[in-house]
Amino acid sequence: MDALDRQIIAALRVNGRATYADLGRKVGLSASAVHERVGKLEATGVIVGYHAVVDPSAVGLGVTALVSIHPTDTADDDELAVSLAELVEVESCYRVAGDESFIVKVRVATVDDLERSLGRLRRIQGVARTRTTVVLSTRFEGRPNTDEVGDPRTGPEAGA
Amino acid sequence: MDALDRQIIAALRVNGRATYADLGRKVGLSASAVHERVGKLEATGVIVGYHAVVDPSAVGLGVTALVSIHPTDTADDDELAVSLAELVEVESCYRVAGDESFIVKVRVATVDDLERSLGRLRRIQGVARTRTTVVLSTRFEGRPNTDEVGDPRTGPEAGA
DNA sequence: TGTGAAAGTGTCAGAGA
DNA sequence: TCTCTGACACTTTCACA
Repeated sequence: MDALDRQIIAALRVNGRATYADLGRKVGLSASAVHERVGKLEATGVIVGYHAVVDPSAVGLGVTALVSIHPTDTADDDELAVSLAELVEVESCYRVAGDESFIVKVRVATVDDLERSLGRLRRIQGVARTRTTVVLSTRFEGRPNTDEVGDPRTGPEAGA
Repeated sequence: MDALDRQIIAALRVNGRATYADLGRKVGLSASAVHERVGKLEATGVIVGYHAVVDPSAVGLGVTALVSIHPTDTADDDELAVSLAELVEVESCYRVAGDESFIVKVRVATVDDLERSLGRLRRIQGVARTRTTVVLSTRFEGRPNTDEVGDPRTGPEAGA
C-alpha cells in the first residue's frame, strides 16, 4: 500500500466505475499496472466491493430509522447479530459500547412497514426492548472521507 | 421505472462495476438498451453514483462512532448541517426526530482523533451537547435491500 | 511495470418494431 | 417510445520481456 494505491482507492471511492485507463492517467501508470494493483487491493480485502448508490425513495424505501437494540441479560450477541441479518430491511448493523448492544439502520417503504419491522425486531430472541429514532432527512451518507488517502504531512489531495 | 429497470438497479447495487453487456445478459436486453436505461436512471437521480467500498481499517480509519447532536434552543438546523458537513470525519449525517437534532457517523483513525473530533463537534455554533456511542464492530453496513426490487406479489428475485 | 495483441466492451448513429 | 444492429474506438486482460 503506497501513495499510488491510496490515490487509486480515493478515485474509486469517488467513481467506482472509473476505467483502469482513466485511473492510470490520473496516477501516472499504465492501465495494466492499475489493473494489477486493483486486483491485489481486492484480493487483500482493502477494496471490499463496488456498489451503485440508489436514491432510496426512488426505489420505494422512503422511511429510514435508527434502532437501538437493548439485549436481555442472557442474550448472545453473535446469535442476535445473525437474527438481525436475516431481516432484509436492516441495512446496517453496529455492535456498540453502552446500554444497547446493537444499533441498526432500518429502511422501509412506509411507517406501517416500520411498525411491522419493529415488531419483528422485538420478537427476536435476546431483544429486551428497542428504542427507535426516525430519520427526517438524510443530509449526506457514506461520504468518502478523503482525509485518510492524503499524506498526513501534506493533507488530502483527492482531486489530484 | 419498470421491472427491467429494477433488475438492473439491483444488479448494480450488488456489483457496481458490472458491464452493460453483463447486465444485458442478466435481464435479457442488448448492451445498448441497458446503456440507455442506466443513463436515464442516472440522469433522473435514481442512481446517485458508484463507489468502491473500502475496508475502513485498511485505510487507517479503525474507529467509528455514532454521535447524537443536541442543539441549543436557538440553533438553526440547516446551518448546523452545513457545519457538520465541513468536518471530513463525519461520514453520514441524519436529521432525526427526537431530542437530538442530528445523528452523525464519525470515522477516525484513533480514539485520540475521536476525542479531537468530538471537541470540534461541540464547538460548532448551535451544538449544546453531544452523546457518543462507540462502535465496537460493524457486523454489516449499507447492505443492498433487494426487497424493493422484486414484484410485491412474488417477492425479491435478486439472483435472477 | 511496461509493451503489445487479441478479445471484449462502450458508445454512438440509424433503422425497425 | 423502446429496442436492436452494426461499426469503430476504447478498454480489459493476458503473455512476455
